[in-house]
Amino acid sequence: MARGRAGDPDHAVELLWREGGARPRQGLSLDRIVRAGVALADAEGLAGLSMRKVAERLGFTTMSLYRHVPGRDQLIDLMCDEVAAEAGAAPEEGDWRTRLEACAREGWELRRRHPWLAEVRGGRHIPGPHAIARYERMLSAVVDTGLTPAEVIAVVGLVGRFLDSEALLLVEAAEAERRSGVSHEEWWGGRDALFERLPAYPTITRLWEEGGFDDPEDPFEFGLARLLDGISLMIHERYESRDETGVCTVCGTPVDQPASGRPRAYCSPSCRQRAYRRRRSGGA
Amino acid sequence: MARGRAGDPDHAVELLWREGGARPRQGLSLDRIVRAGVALADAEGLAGLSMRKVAERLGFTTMSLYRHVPGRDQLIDLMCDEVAAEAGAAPEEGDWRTRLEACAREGWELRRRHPWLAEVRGGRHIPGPHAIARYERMLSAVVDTGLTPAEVIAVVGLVGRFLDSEALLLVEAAEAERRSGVSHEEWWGGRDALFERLPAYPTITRLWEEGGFDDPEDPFEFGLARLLDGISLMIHERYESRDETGVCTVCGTPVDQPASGRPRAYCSPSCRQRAYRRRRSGGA
DNA sequence: CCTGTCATGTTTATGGCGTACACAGGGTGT
DNA sequence: ACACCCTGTGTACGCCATAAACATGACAGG
Repeated sequence: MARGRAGDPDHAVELLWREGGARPRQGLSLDRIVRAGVALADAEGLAGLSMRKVAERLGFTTMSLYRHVPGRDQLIDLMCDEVAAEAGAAPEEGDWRTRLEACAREGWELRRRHPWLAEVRGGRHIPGPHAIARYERMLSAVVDTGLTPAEVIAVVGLVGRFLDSEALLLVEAAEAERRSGVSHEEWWGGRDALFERLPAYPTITRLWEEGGFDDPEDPFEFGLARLLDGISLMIHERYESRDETGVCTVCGTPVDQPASGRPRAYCSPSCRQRAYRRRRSGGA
Repeated sequence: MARGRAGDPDHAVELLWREGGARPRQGLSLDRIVRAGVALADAEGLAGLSMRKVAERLGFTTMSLYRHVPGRDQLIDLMCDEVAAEAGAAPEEGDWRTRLEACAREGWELRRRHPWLAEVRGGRHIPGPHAIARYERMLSAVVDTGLTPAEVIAVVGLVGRFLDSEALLLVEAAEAERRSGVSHEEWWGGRDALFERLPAYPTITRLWEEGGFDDPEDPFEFGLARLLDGISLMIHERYESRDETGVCTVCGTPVDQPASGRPRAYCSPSCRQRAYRRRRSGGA
């Protein structure tokens, strides 16, 4: 059935987008294999996912799997879509930021439940119907913001990769703990040989002494806020450059435009002054 | 020399931070191995980096390497620091955004030259002196912006992971091309079986028809701009919130604000002077 | 000069991995 | 009754990291 198709991506598409016409045979089946794979990867990480162990878990020989799945990579694709189905539907209403943030949190929750998701690498993973549905939801959140189509796609890609990036951070720490039995903090705390060299670096030392490493920001929450802020700024800039009746960049209220003369960018002199100071103090 | 030390992180620290006292023997040496490793990974990616191939490239047996390097992981650590040395020194002056952006572009350039850098995973890689120097430079770029120490660290971490994330995107595409001989576009273009299913998704279809997928935004430039904007906003919010009843950045005591005029940033002339000197002395 | 020590490189072996290939048995269509 | 195919099995190959024992040559001390 799947034999000899290892290098055939179109067959992989068929499997991913297969109709639900599953045969409830009692032997092996694609779904049983995929589920076993998910369970294994949940427990041991993606590196611990081997065809041998999946087969063992099901009580079959290794090679029997290849009757149903072309190979390990395709199994991973199938697993990804399997768990993508778990994601609850994010709300379809509200402003773009609420919706995009909801999608991000949904994706974060998914990666918390299945940490191996973030470990999946390789640029040629074919998306299944559930993954595409998630993508569609994210795109639809920002599609009506006045951004160009390419920008919409870039925004969603950026947020998606941010999720993977931050999730990977946690997975790697957890995986190292699992393998070594030593906790993250404990292990780094024991690296005195390294810390001895650090006083030569003034900023690191200063931040260390000020306790910056003691209670760090939550990387996900922190990054998500910065990212959404950055996107928000772009959307507002688009909005401003687009038409006369804009919104004050400083306070967000609409700006009344004069009948003639240079268009106003700020709603009031105090906002103008504030924006000036902002520019002045070195930044955007 | 390195034998039996595979599980000893402190020994890895010694290797990374070794003094330059290299013996110019004619046989194997740590530096030759590291350089061969870099060359191999440059050519074949991190997955193509095997102890066998490194040894072969040098004309020795596989196990001979273990006399100098504890194991593959530590070799990778050493390689990372080796190439981190290539990074040119970013400017130590200018506003935070210019400096942080320069660091980011420097890191991007590094990953362009050595794509495998982005593939290095695992939370317990010990930084060498060059990597730490880069970290120090990034931290010093944003340390005097009024952010809390934890925020400064979070900002630098966020930008660093962004770099890896975007670099990985390119590496994976390149790696897939190298292995299959089929270009990214060609391969995805051939996935008609997938595209047939997409018309069911309205937003994807709309963006497709509007050409959003035809000439995409540069993910690095796009993401970097959003990220810096987001960080910028936070920095300005900090500055503004300080207007009402702020806190002196230097000594931490509350600042009495004048009824009118430019808001004060420091509680006293002496603190202002101290901050000035601090800025002056190169970010530290 | 002999000899013990140490740094260095080699050989062999273990256990893991993905998967190609030839084969076996049982159910189904003709 | 027969052929065929679907499914599962057994064996085997080539790759990987690395542990352990062994060989060699330089060099220091007696």
